[in-house]
Amino acid sequence: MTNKTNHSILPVDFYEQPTLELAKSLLGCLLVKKTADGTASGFIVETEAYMGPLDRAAHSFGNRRTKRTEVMYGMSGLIYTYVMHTHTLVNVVSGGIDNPEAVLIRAVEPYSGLELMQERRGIADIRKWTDGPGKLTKALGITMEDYGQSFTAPPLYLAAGKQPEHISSGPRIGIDNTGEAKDYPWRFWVTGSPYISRTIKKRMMPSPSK
DNA sequence: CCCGCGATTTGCT
DNA sequence: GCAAATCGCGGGC
Repeated sequence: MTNKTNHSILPVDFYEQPTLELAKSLLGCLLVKKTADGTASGFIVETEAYMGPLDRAAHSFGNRRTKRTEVMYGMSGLIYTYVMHTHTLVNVVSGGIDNPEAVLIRAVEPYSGLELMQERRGIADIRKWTDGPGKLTKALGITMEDYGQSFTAPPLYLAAGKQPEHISSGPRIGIDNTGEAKDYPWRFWVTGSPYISRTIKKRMMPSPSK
């Protein structure tokens, strides 16, 4: 019953660092969601940075301002949820007021509320519960109702976790634009974690004879 | 294990 | 009407 570890909620100034730094700092932090069914949480093991108006892959590219992207123009530390096909994705607003940057949470390592997560996911393999941005929101119970709230207070909040031993970086996933930023290493993950969304793809493979 | 395809919500052209 | 910051399934190797 007692929770031995101190997982205190991260203060608002935690979010007031450059977005690329924040994307790395978020690794190891504990993402917690409280619902009527119970509480579930996991340590963040993979993130991606979206660098605002100049980033072709960002929803806020060119300062596009719509009902959906509005929260990105607000203060750092707000929750930006977004629906992709049948899945909800969750981001941490960054960059400060009127600087619409964000960090996508791509994968977490299940920590508490394991039974609840398994029930929500419906599969046995714990490695597949939260190893993708759409999967972790389902496992934790994150929905569009969290849009515009703050990560500094329940029901959805971030708390201090554990320090990753080593961080890796690489190109973002699922981005197929021709912008100059497409190859920038703006994806970050905990090196060696079995819970990241995709294993590192070898890119130096000799092309098959053709 | 790796690849390709369809599902389905949202907002913009 | 179309494309998208994805997922799960089925088939081939």
